[in-house]
Amino acid sequence: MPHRLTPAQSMKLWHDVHLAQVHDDEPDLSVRQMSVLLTVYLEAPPHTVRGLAAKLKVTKPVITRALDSMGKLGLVSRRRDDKDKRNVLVQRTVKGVLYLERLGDLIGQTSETM
Amino acid sequence: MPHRLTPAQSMKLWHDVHLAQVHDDEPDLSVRQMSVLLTVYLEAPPHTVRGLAAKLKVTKPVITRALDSMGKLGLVSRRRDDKDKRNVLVQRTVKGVLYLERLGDLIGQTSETM
DNA sequence: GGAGAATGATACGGAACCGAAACAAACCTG
DNA sequence: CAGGTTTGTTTCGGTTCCGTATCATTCTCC
Repeated sequence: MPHRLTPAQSMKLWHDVHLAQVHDDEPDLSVRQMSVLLTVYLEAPPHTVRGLAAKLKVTKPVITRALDSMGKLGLVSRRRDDKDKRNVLVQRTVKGVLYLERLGDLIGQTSETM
Repeated sequence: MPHRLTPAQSMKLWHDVHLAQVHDDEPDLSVRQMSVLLTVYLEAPPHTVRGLAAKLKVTKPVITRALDSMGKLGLVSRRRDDKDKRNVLVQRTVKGVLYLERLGDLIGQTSETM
């Protein structure tokens, strides 16, 4: 990064991108869902329910529910761990990759207009 | 802005700030609530329910509910328009200013770490 | 002043989410 | 192999949010 965003630039960026999210047709993700999704896609696997809950400092049902709803949207998928069948491994999907690519582009594009 | 954020930088910024939002104690705002809040604070008044609904392209009850919930949190307040008593003018609050100052600082600070 | 338009709030039924607790399945350990 | 631990899901009661439709108040304009 060349230099730190000013508070005014930061708020305008936040505003414009959130507004774009409201305007598009896809359902809005909650802050927690977005955190789960980005963690899964940006950090190194494997990702388990327990690990995500610890990372976000939330309870496990929060992660289960987030995976349910984002799974319905096709943004992530689940697979049992063959090594330890108690674990669930959260997997990336093509749709999830595309979703986040679009988001990254949108943020970058918005940052340019400031 | 010196130059456009890359998609990778954008997603990392989004991730880190969302994670910080999940971690702190204040209740998370929905995407729509955040959009209303930032619109009220960044754009020129007056702000009416109808105007905000048009801006966000959502129905009026969405705005009414967002103002209800953020009003409970003290982030905005409402006042009847004396000139046209059908209108409700959305007002900024000290708490709202502080909330967004903290958000702007957080985003700026996070942008520095990339 | 009365009819219709405009504005914001409310009612309604349905869906999603919350935290806490209980639960089922798989593992571990003595 | 039996008891306890770990992991993820489900259940529970309660809250919030959704979109549509309706309502109450205020204004406009003839």
